[in-house]
Amino acid sequence: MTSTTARASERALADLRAAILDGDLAAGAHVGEVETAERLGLSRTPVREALTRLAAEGLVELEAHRGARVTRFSRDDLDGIFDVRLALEPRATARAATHATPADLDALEALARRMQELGAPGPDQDLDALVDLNRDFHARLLELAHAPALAAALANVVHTPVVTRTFRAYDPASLARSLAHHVEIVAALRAGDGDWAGAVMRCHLGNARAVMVGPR
Amino acid sequence: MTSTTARASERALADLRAAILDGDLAAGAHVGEVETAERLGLSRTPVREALTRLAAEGLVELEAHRGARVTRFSRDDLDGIFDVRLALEPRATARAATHATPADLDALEALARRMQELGAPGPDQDLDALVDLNRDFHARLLELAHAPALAAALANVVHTPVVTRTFRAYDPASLARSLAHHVEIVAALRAGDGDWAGAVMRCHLGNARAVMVGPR
DNA sequence: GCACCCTAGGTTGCACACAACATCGGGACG
DNA sequence: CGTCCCGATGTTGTGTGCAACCTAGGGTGC
Repeated sequence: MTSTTARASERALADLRAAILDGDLAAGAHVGEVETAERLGLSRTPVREALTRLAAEGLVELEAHRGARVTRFSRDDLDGIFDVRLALEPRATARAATHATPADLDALEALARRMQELGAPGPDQDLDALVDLNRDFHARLLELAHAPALAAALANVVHTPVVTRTFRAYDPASLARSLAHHVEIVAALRAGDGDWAGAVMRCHLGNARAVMVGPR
Repeated sequence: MTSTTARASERALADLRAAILDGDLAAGAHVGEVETAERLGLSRTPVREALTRLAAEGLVELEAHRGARVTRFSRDDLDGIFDVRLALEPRATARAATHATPADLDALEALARRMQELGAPGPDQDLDALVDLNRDFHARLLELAHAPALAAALANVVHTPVVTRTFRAYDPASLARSLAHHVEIVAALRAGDGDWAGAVMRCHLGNARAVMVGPR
């Protein structure tokens, strides 16, 4: 009993999403239904359903009778995504100050500190591991905001791992700043200061935008 | 040739969305696949696809083996939705100031004035007609922002007609304010003043929130 | 009288088959 | 030599059948 979710469409969805987010499916790549179905040992039906949902998320684009392609993000798209993040994530972060329990904060701090370790220059540096931890950090923060509509708005636009697919683009100074921001956010939350926490998040995103999309 | 989109799933999607938004399908109502398929003269397959997409939009909720239900919005949900709108729509409105052409503004102004006519107390008052016009006004404004990511974030959360399903909830003073806001937004855009336009949008949403969800 | 089980009905989930459409190649014509 | 037409091929779109699952109702044992 390998606790399979049993639902075939869920598996197809998870698999395709992971493949896109991990970069196994390059941007612009064609995603065939039969090909995917055979790879997963399913029929086309659940694969179709998964593709439909991914299209709604914006990860793939569907063209009639021409199939699905992994969405290609232009520089302007990235910039627009950061606009949305800047409008919503600081607000969510501020709200988290009201709802986070000490246990939540401990978990966040553990994540933030672990990321600092992994990001520190040296033999133990592991920039690839940062991607998942970063995703986790932001996801937890968003959850702590207790604002489902806000989370939904973000989720459907900002596919963090597509945006932050790698930390290799960061120069050492920017990377250090970014990881320090995480720690500072936790500190602000511990102080119960939503404004502070939100401000740090704005810095965090500004820093990231500069790295990812370049000067404005 | 009645320019039917030919695509069955598109028809199912459009029909179901309209049914939900117009209130023909009440919140919480069960949407059966066979029932819908028979009503539209289609098979279950395109209906399934339509339901999947509606679920991604948040208009219906899918439970495994239990089918689809029209999403029910709680007071807190509504409040959260207004939070998102307040974070994004003023920004979009401000951006519209940069991109709108005189022709765009003329079209917007025509809409705004028509809404004032239809909303004015008297025998010609038609509150129901306002719903579609209002949807159109906000949609055009959003389009003028030239910010696809922002529009996507909003679209997937704020189903205007679900939120603003009716203008009957407005008291006369609030209604007059709301309709005046539309006109003022156009004026601000004509002046090329994005900050002003954004501020009016904030007022507009604040007014709407007070009416729709009550005092904070 | 109450709790539990078990069967029957109806719904969704998936697989498969066929039809419609888009693309790409060769061949004929100008 | 270039252009247009047309068929071959592979893809997606839709219809249908069956299996899995959830839910409700009656019956049985306590």
